[in-house]
Amino acid sequence: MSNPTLRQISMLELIPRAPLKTYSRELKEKLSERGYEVDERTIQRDLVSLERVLPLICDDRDKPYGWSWAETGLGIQAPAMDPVEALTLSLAEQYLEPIMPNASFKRIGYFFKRANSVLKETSPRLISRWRDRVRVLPEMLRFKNPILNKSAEQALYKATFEGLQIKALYRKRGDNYSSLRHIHPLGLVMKGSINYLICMMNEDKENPRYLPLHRFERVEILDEKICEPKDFDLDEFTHVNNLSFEYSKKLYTFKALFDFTAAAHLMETPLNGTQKIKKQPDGRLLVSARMTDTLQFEQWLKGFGSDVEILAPIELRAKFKKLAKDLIKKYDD
Amino acid sequence: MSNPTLRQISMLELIPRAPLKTYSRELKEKLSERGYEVDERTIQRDLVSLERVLPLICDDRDKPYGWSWAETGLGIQAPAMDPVEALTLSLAEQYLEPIMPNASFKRIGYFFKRANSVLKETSPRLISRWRDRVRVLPEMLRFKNPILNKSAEQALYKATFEGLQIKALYRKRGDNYSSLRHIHPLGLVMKGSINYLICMMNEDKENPRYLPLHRFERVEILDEKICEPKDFDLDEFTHVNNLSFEYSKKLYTFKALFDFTAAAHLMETPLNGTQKIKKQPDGRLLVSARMTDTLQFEQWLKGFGSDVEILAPIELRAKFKKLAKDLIKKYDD
DNA sequence: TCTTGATGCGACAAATTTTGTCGCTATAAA
DNA sequence: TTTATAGCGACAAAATTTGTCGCATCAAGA
Repeated sequence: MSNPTLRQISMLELIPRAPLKTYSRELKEKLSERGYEVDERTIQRDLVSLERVLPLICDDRDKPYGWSWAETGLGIQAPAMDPVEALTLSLAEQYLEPIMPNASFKRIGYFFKRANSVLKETSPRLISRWRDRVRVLPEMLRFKNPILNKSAEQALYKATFEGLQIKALYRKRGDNYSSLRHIHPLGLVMKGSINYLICMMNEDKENPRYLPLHRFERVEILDEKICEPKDFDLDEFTHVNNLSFEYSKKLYTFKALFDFTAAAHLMETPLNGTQKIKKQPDGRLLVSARMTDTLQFEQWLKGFGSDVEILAPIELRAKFKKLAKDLIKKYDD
Repeated sequence: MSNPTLRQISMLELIPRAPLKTYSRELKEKLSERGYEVDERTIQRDLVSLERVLPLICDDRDKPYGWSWAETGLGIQAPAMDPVEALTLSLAEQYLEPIMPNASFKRIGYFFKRANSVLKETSPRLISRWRDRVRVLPEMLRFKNPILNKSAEQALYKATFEGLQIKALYRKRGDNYSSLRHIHPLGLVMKGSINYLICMMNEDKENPRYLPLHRFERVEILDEKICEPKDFDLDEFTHVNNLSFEYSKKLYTFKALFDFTAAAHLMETPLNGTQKIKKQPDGRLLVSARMTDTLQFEQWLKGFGSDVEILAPIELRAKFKKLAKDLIKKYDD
């Protein structure tokens, strides 16, 4: 275990990106954990010699000197990224950019930067072509993202991850003042453009709540661990509170007649595995499937307007009947 | 330029992941390009010594031996990924998994694997907690993905990227046979669960088409470059064919009264920068905004059912009036 | 079957690098 | 002023690296 190459590679893998830093002392210990027993002096020498050729930064304002990778440097990556991999990452970037929390997206920008630099190197002309030729389109209407307080956001992530209590300034919907709350974070749910903190409040230690992150104004992480309600189940909670619609328990057999052109895509992208389609003599499509009873599904159906006629379940048909009457009332000048 | 560490690191960065491979000869040349002039024998020795400690694979069935990184190995990554970065990547994974083409997602699985392994190392208990505590929920109804022919998919990507013509077996919607086509790929559009190839056909050299990838059965890349129509603009094409709704040109001033609870979220996630909201005496919300005239927007509005009353533009109001009448007709038993 | 060429690999010795140690210096805290 | 903590230059022994050469192996072709 005295190969200088391996030791130096391990060392480079232990150095963080600026503004974090590490010290020769720390490196010596961590390397010794990994089986490299060397003098601290050797590590110092290694660092200096690597600094000459790699984007390493030595903060020598204080002693001991602090070492880190330059924030903008690409670092080392092996195995080599092949062009198709790089292309795929560049595609992933396009998928993520509109839907991921902004602060998070920026944090992993390095990866996409590397992918793009690989593309630039291997095929400098083609990269711009790829950008010209590939589009990831939004599937649905996109709303403007709510404005998040970045430091609050990061603190909420951290507290959730580490299971620590927080004190936070929270502004209720509609209120234009905020109040101080003592909160036990239980989980995070990201849904569309809104992210929610699932948590317990000190005022009500029975019922978890969900609070949109953008209503937090300041967050202070406390040293105490959170108290969790017994048998808390995040999936059940999101279901009960209609945040999710994946884990619903109420199932029904859905049947409806769709206009052919409006629903033709269901033949290729079925609602789920149970879906069946029959073309009717009048050209319409009879679609049936076992579905969970969710708001989203109803909204989707309503979106078809008069291009769909619900047949079953009768409760749903009744809802549409009522909808027809309500609409007539609204637009009956 | 005779530092063995640097040379070996560079060499490791040049070795691809299995099943690709490289040869000592190739490595010698590429290293010499980078300023490391060494004997091929030295490279052989380096490879053998690194193989003992890194997940390198030597394919010695043929000569010259082929070297690659083990497909499952983690390789080298510097600078170190800090836990928050790793967490963010793990989050990105959750975002991407349901929406990205499956074959693509698998190709970049390594990155997420690495992130997860960093988490496991630095905080083995917390990683499972993170999985327990964070959910990325679908914003809307998710359909089943169409079944794609993986090799065809990859070939279409490649041909689009490199601007090469293809011959392909394509099955028209509704047909149960496929036919051979000569195609000039112009671009790719991913929208929801369906990805489209934008292309010219040899039969019709005037009008580009868009073909869903899942209808391709076999793809053969030809050696000839594609012919592009003059002034082809992917964004314009997607707009004209109603694939996109971002670049629409028809703008109108939209006005409607929403039920308070149904549309309260618009106060925090506005439609766009031009949106204005006024609370009415009857509790409803008067929402107005400059909007582009798109199908998606109409569908979204219809999804509100009778919780919205369109005021302007009058053409849209008329549409809803007609919708009301059509619905009455449908459900008038 | 015999060449021929390409490649891998062991051996060797010279050149170079690496490494632990020690002592000096600079700096900041006590 | 003292003391403790780093950093750093120097040094020499130890270890590694490296180019070179020659031999072995293997497959393709004559």
